[in-house]
Amino acid sequence: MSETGTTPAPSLRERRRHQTESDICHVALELFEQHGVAATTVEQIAEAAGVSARTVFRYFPHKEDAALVPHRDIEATVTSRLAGLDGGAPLLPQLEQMWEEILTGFDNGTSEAGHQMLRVWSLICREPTLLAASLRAEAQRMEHAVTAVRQALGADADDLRPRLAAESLATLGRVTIETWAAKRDAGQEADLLETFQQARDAMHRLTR
Amino acid sequence: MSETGTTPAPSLRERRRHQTESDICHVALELFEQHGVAATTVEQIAEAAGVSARTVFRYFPHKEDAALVPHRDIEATVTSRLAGLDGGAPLLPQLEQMWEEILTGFDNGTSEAGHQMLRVWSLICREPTLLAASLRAEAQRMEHAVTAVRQALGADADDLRPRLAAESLATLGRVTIETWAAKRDAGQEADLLETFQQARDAMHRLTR
DNA sequence: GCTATTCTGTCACTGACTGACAACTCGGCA
DNA sequence: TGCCGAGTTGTCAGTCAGTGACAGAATAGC
Repeated sequence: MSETGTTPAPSLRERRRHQTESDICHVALELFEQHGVAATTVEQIAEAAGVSARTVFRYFPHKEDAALVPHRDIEATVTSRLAGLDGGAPLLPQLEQMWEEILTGFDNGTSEAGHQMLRVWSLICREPTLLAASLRAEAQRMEHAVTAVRQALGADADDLRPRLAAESLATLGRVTIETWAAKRDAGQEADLLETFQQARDAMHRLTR
Repeated sequence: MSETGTTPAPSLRERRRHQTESDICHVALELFEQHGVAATTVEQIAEAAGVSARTVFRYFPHKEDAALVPHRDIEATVTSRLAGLDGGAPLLPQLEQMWEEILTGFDNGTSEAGHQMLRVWSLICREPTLLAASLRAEAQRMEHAVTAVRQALGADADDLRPRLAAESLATLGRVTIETWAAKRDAGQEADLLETFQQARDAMHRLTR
């Protein structure tokens, strides 16, 4: 995570901050699941998290964002991976490999991160406002991703490949997780990695 | 446009409704361009359009949607085209062809529809809230598109291809128009069809 | 003409989100 | 240890998007 490799001993402030954010995220997701996004007020989230409503908005620009922390955490992983892309090798396989590793970390919903992601996406499938919020957040992060891919490729600003690659892969990941979450939510069997491979192969088959 | 070929004589009510919607859309775009989306209130849009604020919300669920009518109009075209897909032939070329025809209709920003689209996208490039709104609207329409493609293909609900195809093509179109609008906005030369072909070829090159 | 339907404006209301300010807490330094 | 600058928080007042209810006006069909 850090550039030096050694974590530089988080200060008390940083720990408090992280704890508060985690608290808000946790209660927000809980309340959204119980009562729906629209029926949950920021006031309720704040009270449950033991902070003021103003503080919630200091951590998250929109109330929906409070439930989307797992998405933001993926972003950190993606960013670090993108920096290590090999500009000489084919791009797509590398990005697909990146996704496969990220999804492997979810352990089909068993790991902590995977379980969170499953909860959030089950919610997104039922709540259009959450889907909208996640797309908005994704669009913001996309700029960073495109820049990273462009640099790795040594491409100029006119080259459309970095953007198309980043957007396509984001779509692939989104469709994968969404499909997986929807099936699991409906009580069906679904393996995350398998779903990803199906999606990836379907994408390949389309372009031939 | 119509299924029968003869337009079924719009009633006075329909004409009024269409006129009101058009008025709101027009003044909203104008005001957004002049003062920005955030600085434009629904009250101002309503006053400029000669209606009440309540009426604006009756036509558009969110104020940003008032500027996105061109997007919704594309939807109508896309829907009718999707119904005519040939399930036996390769899917992607047909969808690419569809886009090419739609973009041809824009006449590189010269036609009325093309000019409107250019204005809206220039705005979207500058206004993150508008981008968010357009993505939200696109996500809603996506469901219809996926269903249409699935039926044309005769695929079942488990087949990921309809969704991936629809999403990929939407991305392709979005990147194309966005790139084109951004360049034109920056005073550079840019041909819409040429941009599309570049994007399409870049996409093909990625997947090899 | 009359009536049912649709459209609109007005009003009252909730709740997301923002800016300003004061109080408090933490980190570093003498 | 005490002090100071920076970061964090709560409170308060305010703007404005968006919604539901209701009454009145306009239109469609007869």
